[in-house]
Amino acid sequence: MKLTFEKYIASQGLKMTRQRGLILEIFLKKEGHISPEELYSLVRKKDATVGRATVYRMLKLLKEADIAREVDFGDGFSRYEHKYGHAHHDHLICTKCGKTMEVVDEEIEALQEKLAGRHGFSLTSHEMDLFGLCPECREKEARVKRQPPG
Amino acid sequence: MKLTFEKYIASQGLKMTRQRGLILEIFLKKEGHISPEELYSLVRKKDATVGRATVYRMLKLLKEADIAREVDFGDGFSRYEHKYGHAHHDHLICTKCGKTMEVVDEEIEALQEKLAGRHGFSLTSHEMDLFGLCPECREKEARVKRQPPG
DNA sequence: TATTATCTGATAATGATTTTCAAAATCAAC
DNA sequence: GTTGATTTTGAAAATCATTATCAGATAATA
Ligand SMILES: [Mn+2]
Ligand SMILES: [Mn+2]
Ligand SMILES: [Zn+2]
Ligand SMILES: [Zn+2]
Repeated sequence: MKLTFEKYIASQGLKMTRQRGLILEIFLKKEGHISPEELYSLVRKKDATVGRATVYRMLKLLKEADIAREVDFGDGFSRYEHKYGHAHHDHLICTKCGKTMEVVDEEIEALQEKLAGRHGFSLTSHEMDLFGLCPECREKEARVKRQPPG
Repeated sequence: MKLTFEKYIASQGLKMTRQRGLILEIFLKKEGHISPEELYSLVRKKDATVGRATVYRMLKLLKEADIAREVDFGDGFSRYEHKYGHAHHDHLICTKCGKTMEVVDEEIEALQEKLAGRHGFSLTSHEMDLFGLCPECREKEARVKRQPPG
């Protein structure tokens, strides 16, 4: 992954820097979704001189290098995830506690292609977000119904 | 639809105003997706005294009244569509020209429920956006390949 | 018509992201 | 290793969609 990035950087006539190395390293360590601000704060713990703009710039580069994917749950915040060990997937999102699960359903994926084909579209990507209550929040909700809070 | 809104307004102890009536009327006339700015500019054509904030406030009310749905294609702009004659649907989006198509696949809808169920989630909503090239843009692309631009 | 809560538009504020810019760092060529 | 062209950086300012503020206007109700 580090190599992938260095290859990309070189191919674009860009330069490798201490900051880029650090941000990449921390980004790859983080499993799941991370916001620019969260990444910035993790980076600052290791090197408090790194600027916020550099983190944003790096995230853009990581997307271009196909190392990162931007995910958008429509809540006005952007988040990123790295692709190392994370093939394409969709998301189950709990609207109560915010927990997310990564899921894939091959049958759905195939039907998406067929659906697009019926309308003459050739697909390049998709985003599918399923919103609802996670098992824990469902349980909590059921408990409340049984014994309403006084 | 007008009645639905008036009923909602009343139920909340709110008031009907000239501005709200005008914005609603124009919003309902617009088929497809519309941005707050676009709606604002259409409204201003009829009444240049209406403020931008009122349009934003109205869009929020329309969502609450279940008359409007907010759609988000992850490009940083929010858009709205009214539900009159537009039951739930997903979107095919052309990444070249921006055209969108509304589509539904009942098989996919059913599989989404099953997928969620397997993970203990109960679904309340979902958003599925399929990105790719529309028929026209595919055709254009094919033409270019046949005869590269000099 | 009088009362009172809600609305409105102008304006300022917000907050995430981007841009600007001068100083610093990289890297290929000496 | 030094040089020098080019890119990068961090701080600060700018951007831009959206939201909050607030004093005056307006709607609903009696
Ligand atoms: Mn994910
Ligand atoms: Mn639509
Ligand atoms: Zn939950
Ligand atoms: Zn197209």
